[in-house]
Amino acid sequence: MARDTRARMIAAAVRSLQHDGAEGMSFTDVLSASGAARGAIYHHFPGGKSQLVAEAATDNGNEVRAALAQVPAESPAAVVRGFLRLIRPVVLESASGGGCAVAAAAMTKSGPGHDGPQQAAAVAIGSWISELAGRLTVAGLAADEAGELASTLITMLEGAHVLARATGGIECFDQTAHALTALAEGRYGR
Amino acid sequence: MARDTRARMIAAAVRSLQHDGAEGMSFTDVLSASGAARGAIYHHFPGGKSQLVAEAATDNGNEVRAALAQVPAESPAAVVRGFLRLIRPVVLESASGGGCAVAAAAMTKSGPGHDGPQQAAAVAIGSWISELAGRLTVAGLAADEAGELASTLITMLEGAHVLARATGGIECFDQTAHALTALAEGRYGR
DNA sequence: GTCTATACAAAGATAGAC
DNA sequence: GTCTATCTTTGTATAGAC
Repeated sequence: MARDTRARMIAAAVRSLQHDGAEGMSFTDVLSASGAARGAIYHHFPGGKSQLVAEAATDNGNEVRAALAQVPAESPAAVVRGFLRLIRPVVLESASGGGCAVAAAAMTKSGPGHDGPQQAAAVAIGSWISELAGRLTVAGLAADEAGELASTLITMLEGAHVLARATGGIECFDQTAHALTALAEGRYGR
Repeated sequence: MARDTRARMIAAAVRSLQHDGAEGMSFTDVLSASGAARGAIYHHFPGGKSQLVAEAATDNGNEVRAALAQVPAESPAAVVRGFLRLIRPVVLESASGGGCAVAAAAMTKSGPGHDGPQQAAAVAIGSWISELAGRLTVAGLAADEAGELASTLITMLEGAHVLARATGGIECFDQTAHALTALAEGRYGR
């Protein structure tokens, strides 16, 4: 049950991170959600909260990256459309209290010995951009164009989370999605 | 000194919100940064932390809106370029520990009697989009096109804050800015 | 209106039995 | 490896003198 407990704690931390943010997440929440005992935290995560947040961000980051690897790559515009279709339900959850665990880790208070969360977030986001850029090159784009478009899409994803959370709706996402689809189709064809 | 103290507390709250997020912000920080006394918090903000966060978000939101009202509107593409030039230094601050106070308010834990911060954030963001859409209509765009482009720009602004904070750099912003400039110029001319 | 002092709760972090 | 119990710090919130 060792790895199970650890995995459940990380999963609970991801949910707590999405809903409450890094500073809003408490061990009390994580423990009651995962069913673990209080002392288990420091057994599995000697680095304390920083380590738990960092590992949760890494874990969630890998999950998202794996999903991104699946978007169809027949054309650059198809990658954009596939990406938007993939993330729409995720952004929708942000409209009702959800959020992005990696973004929450990025917003952590930084301090000496506590830079794990930011670094984990940086790695995760970098991996998303790489993955998406890779799909775009498969679709035929040159490396610099692929990088630029991939950065744009991930930037828009994170912004959409914020706006959805703030406004309680997903209208802004749909408008932005429409604009970016037009951008890709206009530049590279359908 | 009454309004001065209040104003200094709000200003300190904005900075604290940017740097530490809503849950990471503490009265201790705000008080020491503003030079106010402990009891002054509940004298000026009977609603406690929720009220302070909400007012800080509103205040910062109005400031940003006023800045947006100044972007030149000779053409839609000029609005986009002016917007990007305006926000670049702000995003740059996010790369080294800064952030968006309104976004921080939007990420607050929501609960009964504590929905002030989210509402303030929603109003602020809505006002930014309106203001920007207004500039775009002045520049000649139809209402629906202006709204879509304005939403896209604000979405990318908030996303850029997140990526800058996470990666510690502003490369992603510059790439996204380039892509959006191309979008506007391609659709509506220079 | 502003200050000092303090109550009360919740957080993170440890110790040690099992 | 897992649990219970507890320490210490920090945070929000209040009371009351000036």
